[in-house]
Formats: sequence, structure tokens, C-alpha cells
Amino acid sequence: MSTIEDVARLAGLSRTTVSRVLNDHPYVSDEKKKLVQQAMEHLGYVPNSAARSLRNQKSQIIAVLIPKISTPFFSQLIEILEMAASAKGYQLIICQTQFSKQKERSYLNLLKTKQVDGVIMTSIENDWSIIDSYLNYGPIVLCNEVVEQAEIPMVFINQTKSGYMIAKHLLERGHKHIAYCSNGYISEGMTARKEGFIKALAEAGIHFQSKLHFERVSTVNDGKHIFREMENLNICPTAIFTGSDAVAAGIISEAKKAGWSLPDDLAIVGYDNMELTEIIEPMVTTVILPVEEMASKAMDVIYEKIHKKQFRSFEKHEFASKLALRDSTMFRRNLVATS
Amino acid sequence: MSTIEDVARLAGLSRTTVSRVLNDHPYVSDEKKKLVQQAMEHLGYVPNSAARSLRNQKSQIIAVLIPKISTPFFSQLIEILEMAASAKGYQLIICQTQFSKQKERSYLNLLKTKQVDGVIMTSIENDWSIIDSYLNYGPIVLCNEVVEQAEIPMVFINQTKSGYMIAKHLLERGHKHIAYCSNGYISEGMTARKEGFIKALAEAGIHFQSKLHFERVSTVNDGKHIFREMENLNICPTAIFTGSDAVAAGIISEAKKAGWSLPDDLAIVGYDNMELTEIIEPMVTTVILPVEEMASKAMDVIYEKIHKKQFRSFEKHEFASKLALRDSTMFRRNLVATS
DNA sequence: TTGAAAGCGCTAACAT
DNA sequence: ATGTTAGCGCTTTCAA
Repeated sequence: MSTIEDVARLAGLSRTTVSRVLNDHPYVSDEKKKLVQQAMEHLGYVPNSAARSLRNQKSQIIAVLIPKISTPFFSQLIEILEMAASAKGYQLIICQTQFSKQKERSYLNLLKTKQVDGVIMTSIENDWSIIDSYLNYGPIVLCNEVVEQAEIPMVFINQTKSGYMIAKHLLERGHKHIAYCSNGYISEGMTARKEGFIKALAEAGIHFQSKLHFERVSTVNDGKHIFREMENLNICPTAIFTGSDAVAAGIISEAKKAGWSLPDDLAIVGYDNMELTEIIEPMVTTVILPVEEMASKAMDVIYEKIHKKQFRSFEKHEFASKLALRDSTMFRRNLVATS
Repeated sequence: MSTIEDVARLAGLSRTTVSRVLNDHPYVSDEKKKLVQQAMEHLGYVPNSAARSLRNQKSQIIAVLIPKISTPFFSQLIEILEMAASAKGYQLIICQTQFSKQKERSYLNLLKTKQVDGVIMTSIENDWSIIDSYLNYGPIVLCNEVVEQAEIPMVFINQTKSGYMIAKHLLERGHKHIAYCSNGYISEGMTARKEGFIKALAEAGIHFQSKLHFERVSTVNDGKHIFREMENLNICPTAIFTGSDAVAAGIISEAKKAGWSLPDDLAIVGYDNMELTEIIEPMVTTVILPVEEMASKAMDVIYEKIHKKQFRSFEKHEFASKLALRDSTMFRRNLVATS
């Protein structure tokens, strides 16, 4: 492996001049420049990135903290983040926290060791006070999360509006008994979503009963179980917001097995607009998230913070979700008939 | 940010001793060791990874080259790879080639710049001769690909057996007109899969007609189109291997819309065992890949090669796929009836 | 058991 | 326009 020294020697010049050519600095005559380039070419020279990192005090690497990468939403997010990072000359290190506080902290340590120039967090496990202390070492940007007290940039969906929109849609379809699912992950966003949901119901004069809230539901199998549980309620809901397309799929699958007619017997709203929502029968009404926009924004922001060396700043970048109206919440036959 | 120098000064010792404590070297008295640890604690000292990389000539980072991370198979693979890397004290850099030769080369350059200690390739775009030249700079391991001439470790599925098994299954179900889909990506593995498929047919005295080979088919939408195309064939196949669960889903969705009864009118085999295969109607017979085993093996192997500094070695680590038998290839009523 | 000193490969003052 | 030199933070001979 040849070094800048080798190039300099071969070109009959100093390391400085070679470095200048390497970094496109002015004040290098075209003649010497060509000499250097030829030498580089000849030796197959490539600058050593560890040396550069040490000298420049920056690694050109960004860490992305994520609970579990195989979740479709997160893998989509990473896909865009990686493309955006690559376009800006950065590499992306993937850090799966697996919902562990300890793992999250160990990955945040990459900031202290200077292995990364910045961190994008897509979920939060530790108390904010703990995470806050890492801000002395580099910028952190939240993407897909909100922490009110955090003095950092946040890129997020307005979950209050999201929850409100979902409930409103089901109310408009004539539903009064509406169930709500969440995945058990507690965050300000999740709280806001439920608040928005309850607010819409309240405006329609409906009091949300907590027995209609199913917690810790996130997989297809969870959806199947939920359906069984729902069947056993005295008053079975006529609609359900599942919080996840996978859960929606599970419910639908089990409901069909039980001979229910969808959406007449049960209206269903998913979340994330996964591909399968357009494949299963009935096609699932779901929530579309602006994944690309959020990822791009998060990358733009972390880039800016890295370069301004500004680690603390209270910035909110709010995005809105949309509802994809599909068959699983079509007007119900029986309602139409009796109205 | 405090350095090893600061720690040494505060502890009243030399940098050498601090470094020894840091790296668990012998010949440090417990007394001094405690002193150093206290000083580290007090300063919140963390070693700078760029300095370590430069000095040790290794980065503790591995690059994973992947076409597109949001593909379920690849995101599963990455999930396991990341966990395995983390367990061994390595970070993972994600590199999406997006099927571009140029991008692939630029990511392989991470090996030259010493930004990574090794590369795991899950797909190959450039000719082997080009990739081979990077072996002078570090180890490369193939995971999910085979290149016969490549002098490096390869972790892969025996695609010949895979294709053979699929065809055999459909033949046993009484099918004679069987269609075959591929995603247009050309590799030795894909070639082998088709060969195995054709071999099984040949053994049953069936000549595979190339008009039953649909190329460049990989998405749900492609599946929908394929169904339309198939309908228009003089002799419509009674079974189809789709090469992808997404394609299978598309075909099923469109076939049902057209009023076909599945699997009676058309038997379908998917690939990858994605979650949706158990959700859609009928549940899809598909191929299960040992993703975890392959990922773990790939990580073990690259780790070994990094530490042995052995960049060339002809090693094949072969795995087998399994068939998940489900409703989409159940015995056909009409066949049973007429038999 | 501990320390002094050299050096990994690069960049940027500073000098010329 | 080009070169000299110091130093980023760490580890490792080598010497004591």
C-alpha cells in the first residue's frame, strides 16, 4: 500500500503538494499537478482514511440507530438514508438497538470514540437525560421520534393529526365502536397518536373505553389473537385501527376463517402502507408515511449540524401522514341499508 | 475530549502504561492499574478510534454490499449480519450498489482506503476479473452468490438442487406444463437454479419450452402482468414457479380477479418464505432459505480471513433450501377426480 | 513493572 | 507556487 510519501518521492515533489492536489487546493501549477496525478496513477495510490480521520477529526461516517432493520418501515428508511448519505460522501453504520437501553448507549458511544460524525436515532430507549449527555460529542438527530424536552433537531410525523384522521375516517363511515391497537412501545409520538384518536371520538360524543385498547400488538400472529379476543367482547367493535399492516393482515386472515364478511362485519385500518395491503382481500385502508421526505430531511439536517458543529438546537421538522382509502373501510352494506 | 496523554498525566504515569491498561496487557501492577482506571473514569476518557485504526492498521468495520436493502431477503440478511458483527466487536457499513457496476467498484474501494477490514458481497455486478484485483487489499466473502473461478470463500445455496426440488414437487402433483420465472439478474446461481429445474423436467420426459420462461419478473405488478400473458398462451401452464413471493402474490391476486380457482386452475410456488405467503389465499408454497445460517457463516468466515490476513482461499460453504408445502400447490381436485 | 521515543499517513501553519 | 515541520492519538519496540 503506497502512501502520500511514495507519491511525493516518485513525483519529485513534497507531500504538501501531493496533499494539495488530493484536496483540490489552489496554488498548484498545472505542470506539478499532472506530475502528481501520474505518480498516483502509477502507484495506484489511495489515501488512507484512518489517517485522514485522525488528522481532520472527522470520519465521514454517520450512525443510524434502529430497533430492528428487517421491519419494512425501517428498511425503507435506511434505504433512503443510505442513498442520501452516499450522495453527500458519507458512509452509514447500521446499529440495531433491539430495544435494549444498553445497546443504545453502546452505539451512542461511537460519537465519543469519534468513529462517527453524527447519529440519527429512529427510536429511543434510554431516558432523555442520558442521551442528552452524548450531545457534548456530536450531533444527534431524531427521525421518526419526538422528545419535547430535547434540544436537537427532530424529524417526525404529527401523530396527533394522524390518530385524529384515522378516527375521523371511521366515524364518517358510521362506526361508533372502534378499537385501537398499539405495539407496546411507549413514546411521545405513540401517546400523541392515541390522544388524537380519542379527541376525534370525543368530538363525536363518543367516550373511548379502555377495554377497546389492545396493547403490545405488532405481528400477524398478534392480529390473529386480537381477533379472537374481540369476538369475545360483549359488544364487539365494528371497526379497528391496528397500528400496523401486519396486525391488520392477521385480523383479516382470522376473520375470514371465522366466516366474517369484510368490511361489512368489521372495518380495518392498517399503518405503513406495506405492499401486502394491496394484495390481501379486502385491500387494506392504511396510513401512508412520507418515508423518503423524512429520511432526506434527516440527512440534510445532520449534515448541516455536523458542518456547523452545532450540536444543540431546538428544531422541529414536522411531516403529515395520509390515508390510503381502500376496501377494508368501504361503506358498510348494513349501515347503508338501515339509514 | 481527553486523550491518553491527559489520563497519563492525571494518573502520574506514562502513556504506555495507560495503553497497557486499555488493552489488558500483562505487566501492570494492580496499584497503577487502579490509578489509571480512576483517571479514565474521572476524565470520561474514551479512546479515539481513528488513532487506533491508523496505528493498528485495522478499522473494526466490515462493509456489506447489497443491491437494495428494502428487499425483505436482504434486510433479513443484514439483520443477522449486524448482530453477528456486533457480537464480534465489528461495525457494519451498508453499501447499496443499486445494481450499478460503478457503485460496486466505489464501495470496494473502501478496502483500498482501509476504511473497512473486509467486504461481504451479496450480489455481483462487475466481472470477476475486476473484483479480483481488490483482493490485494483485504478479504472479500460472497454470501448468496457463487463465482466458480473466484478464489475466495463463498456462502451459498445449492441452486441446482433448489430448482430440481421445486420442479420435482410440481411434477409429483401431476403437472406437466410448468412455467418458470426469473428476475433478469444473471448469475451463476440463477443459471444453476434453472438447470436443476429443467433437469427434473427432463427426467420426467418433459422438454422445457422457452416460451414458458418469463424473464425480468420480480415485483407484485410483474406478477399481475405475467398472469395476463399466461392467459393468452395457446396452452396455459397448470403450474408456475415464480422465483419470488411478491410475484406469486401478484399472480394470485390477478388470477382470483379473473375468477380462477387456486390451486385447481393454477399451482404456484414462491421463493423466500416472506410473511405474506401465510396470509394470502391460498397460502403460498415457497422456498425457505437458511438466512440466519448463511449470514452467521459469512460473518465467521470473514472474521477468520481478516485475522489470518488470508485474502485468497477457495472455500465453498454450501447450504440447502427447503420447500414449505402450502395450499397453493395442493393436489388438484380435477386431477384427483379423473384419476 | 514502567517509560521514552518512534511512527502509523495525513494536513495545515508557516516560511520561503 | 512549493516545501519544512509539527502533530492528530494511539501502540509498540526497546531500554531501564
